[in-house]
Amino acid sequence: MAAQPASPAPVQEPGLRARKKQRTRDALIEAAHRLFLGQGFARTTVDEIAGAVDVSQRTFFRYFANKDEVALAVLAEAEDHFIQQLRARPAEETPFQALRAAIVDAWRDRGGRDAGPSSVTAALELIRMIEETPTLLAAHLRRVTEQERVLIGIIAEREGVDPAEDLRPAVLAAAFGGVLRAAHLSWSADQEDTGPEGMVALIDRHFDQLVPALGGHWRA
Amino acid sequence: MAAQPASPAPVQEPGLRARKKQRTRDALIEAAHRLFLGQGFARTTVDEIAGAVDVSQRTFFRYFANKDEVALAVLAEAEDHFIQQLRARPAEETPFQALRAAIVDAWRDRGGRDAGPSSVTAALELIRMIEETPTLLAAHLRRVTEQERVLIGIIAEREGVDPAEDLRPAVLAAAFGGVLRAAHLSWSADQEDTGPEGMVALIDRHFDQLVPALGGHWRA
DNA sequence: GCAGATTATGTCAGCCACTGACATTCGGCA
DNA sequence: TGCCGAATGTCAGTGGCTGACATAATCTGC
Repeated sequence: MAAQPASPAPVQEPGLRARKKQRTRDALIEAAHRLFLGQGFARTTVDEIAGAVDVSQRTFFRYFANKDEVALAVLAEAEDHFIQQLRARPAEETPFQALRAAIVDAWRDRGGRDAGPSSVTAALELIRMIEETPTLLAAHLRRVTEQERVLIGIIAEREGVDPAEDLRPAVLAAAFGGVLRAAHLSWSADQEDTGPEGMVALIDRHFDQLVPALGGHWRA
Repeated sequence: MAAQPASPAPVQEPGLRARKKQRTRDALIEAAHRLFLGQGFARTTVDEIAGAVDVSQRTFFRYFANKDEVALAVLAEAEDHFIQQLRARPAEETPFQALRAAIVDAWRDRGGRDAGPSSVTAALELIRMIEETPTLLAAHLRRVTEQERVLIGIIAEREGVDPAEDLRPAVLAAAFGGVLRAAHLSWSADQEDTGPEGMVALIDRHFDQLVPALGGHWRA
């Protein structure tokens, strides 16, 4: 929002065009987010969003392929962040441990920012909205499965196996993704808003149950 | 398609109205399926489907909430069948064993029918189409997660636990769903068409890798 | 600074998925 | 046969999304 006092670019300044583009994109996301949360996803038209940022509808669609995408854009950042965390995990950890630690760290880390569309609270609001908006949920799930493909590659590389031969990376990624979503679901079904720490706790509790869930009988 | 010779209904005959409705529904599914596979999902309009069955577009939308739904209708039957199989599993099996056996049986069982939209081959073609059609994949994934909710209830009841307290049913259902989809994905990525037995084998191989994938390091 | 190549944006026309409202027709049933 | 309710058709309209073309804004080499 606030522009720095103009200073000659030292190296690699993005250039006016690029900066302007980024600003428009951010503004669209921000406006969309506000409108969606205020009046609901379905009751918000693309024209409204574009109008709020003072661009044409056509321009909106040059930034986002569809209405879903602008709603999920914030989560895309979060996913990138998770991927970064994962790559940073030490090699001594088992693949499962690394995934688990990376997702927890990713949530904790984002606690830093406190406002704007990319803050944790906004992300949490978003997750709740997604869970109760069928079309968004569908789009989100598709994105998640695409991320899982990336995950498979990272895990396979990390462990030095060939994902075309060895099914473990794919299976692990799938199970991981499933359990993670179960945690999201629990969180969004919960009445009270427990914030990021609540989410982290919930994620931990879910993963703790994975091995017990697969093994033997459960009856006391 | 072929109508039985008219005979006076003994008891509980569905009635002409109901039969007609069912026929229209089946015809719509069949026509949609044929058109989708022939010319692609996106390039088929609802008007075309409705036209092929000689009903109005409006009528189409009274049978199916949207274009996705008619494509996925066949899978819905398959899912119901899986649920039946699961309920029939003996109590001695662990929850995970029961799920695994139920899905394998469900696929085997459908081998009986050999043509029409609800045949196995049709279902397999459908899965491939879904995987390569983003909007269909999204809709499918949403359906699957809804099924997972049902699954949670069944497993919890079976094991006599409270799914609100005990996370194991939710976690198991999520992991199961994830791995199953990984198998679907493998199958649809595969070049050669191995038929239902190939799918069953693939599902087995994936589940076999679940416990190894979660445990320790993989490096030799 | 300036011309010319790029690139972002606006405008417009149009397709298609989907919906509400109302009229009509058809099957079920007394 | 005549009535009721369910199924269907028609029509008009909204909104997501796209292609084509024109215009305006940046960038680039000079």
